[in-house]
Amino acid sequence: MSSPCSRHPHPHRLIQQPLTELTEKLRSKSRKITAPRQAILEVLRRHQHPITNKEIHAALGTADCDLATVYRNLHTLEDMGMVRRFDFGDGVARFELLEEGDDGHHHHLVCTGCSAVVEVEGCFPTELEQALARRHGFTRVTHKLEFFGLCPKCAPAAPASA
Amino acid sequence: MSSPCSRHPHPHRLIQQPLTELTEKLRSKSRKITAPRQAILEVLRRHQHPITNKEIHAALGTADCDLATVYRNLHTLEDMGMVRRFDFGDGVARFELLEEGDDGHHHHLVCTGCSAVVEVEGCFPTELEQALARRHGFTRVTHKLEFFGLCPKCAPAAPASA
DNA sequence: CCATGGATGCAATCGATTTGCATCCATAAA
DNA sequence: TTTATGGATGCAAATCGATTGCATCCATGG
Repeated sequence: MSSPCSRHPHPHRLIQQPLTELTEKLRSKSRKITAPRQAILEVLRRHQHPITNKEIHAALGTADCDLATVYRNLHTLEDMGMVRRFDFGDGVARFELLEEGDDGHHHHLVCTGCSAVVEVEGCFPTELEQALARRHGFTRVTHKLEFFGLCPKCAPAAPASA
Repeated sequence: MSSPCSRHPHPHRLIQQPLTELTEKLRSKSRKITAPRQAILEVLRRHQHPITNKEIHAALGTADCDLATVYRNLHTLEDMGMVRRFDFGDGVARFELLEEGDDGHHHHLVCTGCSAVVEVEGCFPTELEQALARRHGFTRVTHKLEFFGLCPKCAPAAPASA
């Protein structure tokens, strides 16, 4: 649940954007500022790692709303560029709130044991991506990259191939 | 449906393993050599890019079998290390038949327009993966990486940001 | 040829996500 | 402030990929 690493720079995930600033962004795109929407944004603001629709729904507490509303709002927020969708390969979408101006492109290191998540700094294959694009004549190339492994806590007692 | 690139080396995907060799592998692990299983292997052998369960099922032709059987067999083949599962992020699993001794770890460049697939040679982030593992104390680290973009055929008429 | 356990067909089920629809309400206009 | 209006929500049904229970079948070893 908590990140095994806490002393390396992960500027991404320190969302300190006040809620008002977020709702203002909604207003500017003529989206209504509803209770569910504010509550969802609050939940996203409090989480520094990607969370699922269900987790968001569960975290709403008092400001409960329908699960379908959570789904719909995350689509809206994604379309508005306020959150970014991540895919950890388990068939469940996860979202992170984006800082103003950040496109949110980054990667994660996920523990296959306890699901602990480490935000990974830097985007490695960018240059290679360019080369790849050029070689095959592709344009607008991006990539999805996530790392998986066992965190220290979940490391097996007798390390087989550590 | 066809790869936009055909003159660069993609040794991976030239499965010339005869069917008998494949079924032999089944036999060696005391799996029964059934008609559906052979037909599925034949389909996989004929495809050089990852295909979905549904696509495999559709390609069976005469040797038709239940879709559930396709799903079950791909799990079996995956467990046996004969196929590798890929995730293009669209919520549908895709599989590639593996060459003997190959763990199948590689990546793809997928056209978001027509779904054309290019097999990508080499595995870029391996070294960084090591560093990442070390830095965070993770063990047994792997990664999933896929590239997405627009192939030449699907390139927009007026390239906005080519 | 027989026995047996894996494999298959079929239908039901599941989990994530989407959608139709009636109602509601945030917001702009009067 | 009142109004009307279209977006937002709740609820339930529907989708979709994938899985599973169960009875039957058949590939394989003896």
